[in-house]
Amino acid sequence: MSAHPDLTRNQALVLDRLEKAEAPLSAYALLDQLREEGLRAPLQIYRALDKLLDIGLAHRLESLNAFIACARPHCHPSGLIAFAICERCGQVSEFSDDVVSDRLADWAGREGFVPTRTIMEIRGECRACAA
Amino acid sequence: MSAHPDLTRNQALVLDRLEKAEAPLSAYALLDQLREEGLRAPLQIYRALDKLLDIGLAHRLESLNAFIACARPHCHPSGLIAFAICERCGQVSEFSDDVVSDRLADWAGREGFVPTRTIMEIRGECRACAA
DNA sequence: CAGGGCAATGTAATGCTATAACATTTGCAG
DNA sequence: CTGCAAATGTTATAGCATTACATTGCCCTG
Repeated sequence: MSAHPDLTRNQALVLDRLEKAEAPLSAYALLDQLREEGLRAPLQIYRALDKLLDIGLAHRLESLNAFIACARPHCHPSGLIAFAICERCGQVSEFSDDVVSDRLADWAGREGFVPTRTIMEIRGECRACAA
Repeated sequence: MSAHPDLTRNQALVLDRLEKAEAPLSAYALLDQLREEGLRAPLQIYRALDKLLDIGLAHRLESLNAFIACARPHCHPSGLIAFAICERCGQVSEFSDDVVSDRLADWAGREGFVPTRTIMEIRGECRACAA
């Protein structure tokens, strides 16, 4: 089902759907897709998602209340990830930028703010859709 | 009630509560506070919030599903605003950084992505709470 | 001053997102 | 085998947001 053998059945089912999706999926959209697999309750989805987020195989898009599979599940040491979300086609691009991370870290340092998690989401239109 | 004479009653009530709050307020928290002023339905709050967001007097924190008054309502030409959210005391600091904006604009330019709105939220602990 | 147009308002109902609480099962290390 | 930790299953509930429709107030124009 997926190249991640440590996952439980529910986790693998959820990840599989996220990987096959062309746009972010909400927890309830996942649930609808997975009813035929026997899943019945939102909590089953949320628990699987929590785990996938923990281990970096999925991301949550805060401005969409939706989830995607990590674009590069094998090299996810990086700190800050930014998401560019096309509001027309739903496609999401992941990228990171050390200059941005450094700049934010500098600001935090000066303020004495201790960051635990940074959200960065750019909404707009991708090249194809903007054309 | 507030130094923004163009606002309607509902808008002014909502802004007033946001300005007096020490932490972000959800739409329903606002509604609870404003029942004594005669407001009864979530939509009354959401409509006022929409307007306040439009004209830049309030901000929405996506990762919290909550709202704050703009920290500097008089100089809000700036592009990108970042929020540092203390998860312990709820305090939110607003700041912006041209280097970060430029960097994101560069990335967008290279990708052909046309941004309409950028969300940037840093969760963590403020200086006082981290001590 | 009448009437048209527009933004804001009021109200009810509904839909989507997320978690609490509790019982049970599974997998694995000792 | 036993006992613990993690995952699961289920029901109910809490929290966030919007749709639809009727009404009101106000400004502008004729």
